[in-house]
Amino acid sequence: MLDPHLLRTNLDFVINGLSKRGYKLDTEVITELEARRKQAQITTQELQQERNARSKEIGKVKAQGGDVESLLKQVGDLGDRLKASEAELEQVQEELNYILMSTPNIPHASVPDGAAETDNKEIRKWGGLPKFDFDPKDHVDLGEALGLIDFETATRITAPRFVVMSGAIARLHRALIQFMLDVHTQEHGYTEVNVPYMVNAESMRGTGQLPKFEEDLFSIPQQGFYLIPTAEVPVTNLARDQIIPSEKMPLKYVCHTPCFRSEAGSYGKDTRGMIRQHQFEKVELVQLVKPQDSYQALEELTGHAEAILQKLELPYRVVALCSADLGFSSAKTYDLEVWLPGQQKYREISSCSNFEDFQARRMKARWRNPETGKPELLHTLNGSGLAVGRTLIAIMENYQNKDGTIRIPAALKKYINEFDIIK
RNA sequence: GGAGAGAUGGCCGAGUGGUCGAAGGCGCUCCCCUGCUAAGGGAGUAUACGUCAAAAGCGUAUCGAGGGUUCGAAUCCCUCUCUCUCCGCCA
Repeated sequence: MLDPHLLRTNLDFVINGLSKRGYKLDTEVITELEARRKQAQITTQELQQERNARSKEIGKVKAQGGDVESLLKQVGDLGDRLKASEAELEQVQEELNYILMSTPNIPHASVPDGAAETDNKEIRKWGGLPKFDFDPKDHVDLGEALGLIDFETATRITAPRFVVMSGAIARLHRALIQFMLDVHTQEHGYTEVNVPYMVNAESMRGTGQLPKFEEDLFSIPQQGFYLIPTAEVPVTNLARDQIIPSEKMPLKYVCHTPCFRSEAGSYGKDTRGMIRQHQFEKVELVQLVKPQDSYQALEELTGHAEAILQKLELPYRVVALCSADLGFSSAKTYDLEVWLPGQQKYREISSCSNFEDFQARRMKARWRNPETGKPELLHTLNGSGLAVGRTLIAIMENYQNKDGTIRIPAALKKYINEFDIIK
């Protein structure tokens, strides 16, 4: 959520920032609502003040044994007027709040301007592309030939966009999770957490999935729960309504969870293979930091995700998302894209973002600033470290042999040691 | 699932309709006193919002949450959430 104060005092800045995303703020409606809010709030508070004063007076007179009849008469219709005024205020605030909760974050000054995905800016490249003396297959052909990846069965059990993995592939998938968690906890200083995979609506509002993106979520209406689309939701919400002592900052969490996405609006996109699934697994990095540290933290967090690709010796590039491609809550995002020989393309495998105080304001996540002694909004960041399924297919495609077998990256030997090769 | 008890400020804890944002204690901060790492005295010590260019000030709200009764609610009524104890059930 944007700072309501900023809207009141520096509307032009907000309009400008949002226009970089191609988002047009309805200033007329906001200005009108804001005027109504101000009037309603002043009126309400004045009426409340009067009520309080009169009631006190009645109390005093009664305590002295006086007659309060005439005083009671004077109060008259105060109650009704107050109720009406309170109702108006509540309604205006609800409308304003909905607009505010549905307005995206303002891009950071360092975000490249752009109108579409194609304006994203490549920051750096790592690793040489693998050379094959044969036509490299994609992970679907490889996995089905091995008999270890089965989309048809998953469709029979559930629906398209699900998968059944078995044997060595299922094991490689699990090994990747262990490997990533170990690297982030042992080398990058993250604390491993295990969290609920279903959350309530309040948590979804906190990180920004609600109220605007309900159609992207799987929900359990009976209990009012939602399946998490990413561990970002439960892990960031660990700080919801909390005041973190300054000496505990920064908080760095790593968390493995399944992720559930309805993929509404992506019909026909990536229908082949495991690229885009309704259910996939991810190891997520989340940081809660002091505001002054958040851009430094974004670089570090991105580096932590990159470290996994480097250890696995998978070629990738880092891309700064342009203003138009930025996610709703993000102020700045780096995507990590891994090379997939089966597609001859770089594909997203991690997305690392700084949300500044956008999420923190929604969820009242604060820290106590020792300089002021006051609770202040903290900054939240997260990034995939990494998407497990996409890492799996990157290994399959980059480490494939001519005969359809797959080598295991050296970094994984410790986790999957009886396999040097998948056949 | 059944029965009961409870939820007050950083912590403990008083307060059952009136001048209560809330006694008292602890903790913390500052000052004074004290020649010795003790004791004593004093002051201060929540959050959000509004008004204001801003600060001060003033105002409003907040005693688990929401609703109600009332001129007036921490206090009465209703609903919900959570915690604890006992019983049942189950992993």
